[in-house]
Amino acid sequence: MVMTTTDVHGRELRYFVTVAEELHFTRAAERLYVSQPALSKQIRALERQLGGPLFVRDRHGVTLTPTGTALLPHARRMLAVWDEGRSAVERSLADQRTTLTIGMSTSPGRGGLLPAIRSRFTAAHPNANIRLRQISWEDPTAGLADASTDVAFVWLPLPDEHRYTCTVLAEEPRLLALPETHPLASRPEIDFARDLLDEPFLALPDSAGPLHDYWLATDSRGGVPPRIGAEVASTEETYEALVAGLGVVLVATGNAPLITLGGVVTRPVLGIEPSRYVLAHRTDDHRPLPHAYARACRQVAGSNSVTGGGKTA
Amino acid sequence: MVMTTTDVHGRELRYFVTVAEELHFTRAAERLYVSQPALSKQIRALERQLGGPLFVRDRHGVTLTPTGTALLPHARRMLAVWDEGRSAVERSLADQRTTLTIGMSTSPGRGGLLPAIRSRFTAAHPNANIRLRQISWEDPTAGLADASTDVAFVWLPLPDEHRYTCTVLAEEPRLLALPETHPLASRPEIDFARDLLDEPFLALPDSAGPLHDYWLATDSRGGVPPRIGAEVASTEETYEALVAGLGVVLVATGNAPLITLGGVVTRPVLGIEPSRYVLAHRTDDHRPLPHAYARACRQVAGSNSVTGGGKTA
DNA sequence: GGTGGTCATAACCATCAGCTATCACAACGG
DNA sequence: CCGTTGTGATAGCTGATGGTTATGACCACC
Repeated sequence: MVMTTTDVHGRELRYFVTVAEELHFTRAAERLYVSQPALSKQIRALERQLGGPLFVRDRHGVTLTPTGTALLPHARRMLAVWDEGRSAVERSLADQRTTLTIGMSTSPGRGGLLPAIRSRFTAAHPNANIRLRQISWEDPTAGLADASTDVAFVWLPLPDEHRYTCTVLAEEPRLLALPETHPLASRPEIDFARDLLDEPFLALPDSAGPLHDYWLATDSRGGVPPRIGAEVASTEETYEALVAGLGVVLVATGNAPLITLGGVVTRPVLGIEPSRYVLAHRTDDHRPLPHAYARACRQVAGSNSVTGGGKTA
Repeated sequence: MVMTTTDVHGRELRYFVTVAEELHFTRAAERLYVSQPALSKQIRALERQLGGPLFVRDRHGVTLTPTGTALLPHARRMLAVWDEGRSAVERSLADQRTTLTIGMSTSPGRGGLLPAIRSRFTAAHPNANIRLRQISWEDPTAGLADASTDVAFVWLPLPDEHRYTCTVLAEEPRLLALPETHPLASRPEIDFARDLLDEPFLALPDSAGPLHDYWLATDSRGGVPPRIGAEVASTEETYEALVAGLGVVLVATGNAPLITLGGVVTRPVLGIEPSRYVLAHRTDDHRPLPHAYARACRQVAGSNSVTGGGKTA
């Protein structure tokens, strides 16, 4: 069986429409900047593919057959749709050249961190636009993985970490957030291995990859599997789960203010690693805007006495 | 300067949409019945052409970039439009296989000629549909030239006569049609060269080709150019021009009843050739329906004692 | 630390779109 | 009546390209 291809090349339609407009192969060919034989061959190929003639070639000129007349508006529309598609892509690419999309897993906060970076960034790129996007914790890369963001404020560790270049903004101890009514709330500080192994925790979704285990401090549990009280994917969900008593959760020191609104308190925890908050961008992304933003970040981090250090991974 | 082609092949869009649906090159490739490298190459080519990536390839899968997301609906729509176009063509071709479109310059009339042909034709092709189309005299081939009709009742001579195969239905003397108030209306018969050389005539449009001169009987004028009283392109226009006194006109005997309605009379004319009314179809048209209709015509013409003869050119 | 799965790359082959040169044919003009 | 002009079609060639198989790099999972 002969597999007849049902596709069409845009070029064929363009040729067809031009011949239909000129009703003259030679003139159409020069309008199309191709030789007349090339045009003839293309039209014949299209006719062969469709199974019937589109034009009647006559001494006095060329005329459309009914079939050709039937096809013409569709061909025009198809070319128009393709033009729309191309300009949509063009707009999208232009947008990506001029605007920087910043993803964030949690609000950076930390007293003017974002404005400080922004002012340095806009000094280097005064015409660049900035777009901020809050990304669900389902995606630990905060949009970097699917290119929906250009740079992102995220927590280490990241999945596929070599794909991303990170600038550490803060290395902070992790605190325990818990309802103020919780028995442990009376302690001034808490020992992880002694007090928390049986405690139900709020956990990130599985899709968060290594972060899932990281915020459960699985490394510090000595093989004892954690109890999961609920799954949370945003700051708001975390707060609600805390006050509902579904579990306790580790938070970075810098994020504590976001969660200790009412009925929730935080306590220092002994025996777990501090957290590292970073600005990341894709390693294979060489566009100027993300790099400039990362550079601004390094400058701010280096001059920021509150954060642990300005080291760039 | 590099001339970057702005066209796209439908195949590329189909591939793109499939990958976007599967978010998996290998699965998409087998759905498309191509090898995975072929698919990868095509997508890369499309990305290169558009100037930016459409997908992010990741260990965990494939995701659309914002650009890809922007393109996707347009790609889908384009494929849909092409499907519409193809089915429009398909409908047109199917229509042409099952229905016979008959063009006519003037109503065939002549006492049941059309029904007689039709009954023989439908006997041979009971499922065929017949469509009658009145064609302006601008086109002396009554739609054969641009394939808008399959067979046509027309007058000889035709332009590009070798392109058409004709069956003579009637060879009739030409009469003069004129207003009953015209001085010549009192004559029982009229001599063309003696009485009509200075008379204004109704003429066919120039586009009618050889018919233009034929119905002015230019051959019988001995080089004297005809006077044109008006240009007419249909029976109705002719009648109106006659009663308006714009000129006189030659008509075939069989068409006289169409024109002698009120205030118009016909008279025999000496010294001009008779007219030949034929059923024509394109010589290069080998489809069964037109041939069957021509065959039916030959049978009717052969048994018709009124017409001159059933000869096939 | 294989093993299986992903997509990318390489090397090769067939097809095809483009070119130039030419043909077939009709119309026109001397 | 015969060359000239102008039409679209054809032939033969070349470079580009879409397809194949085989293989590579990389990661996840036993």
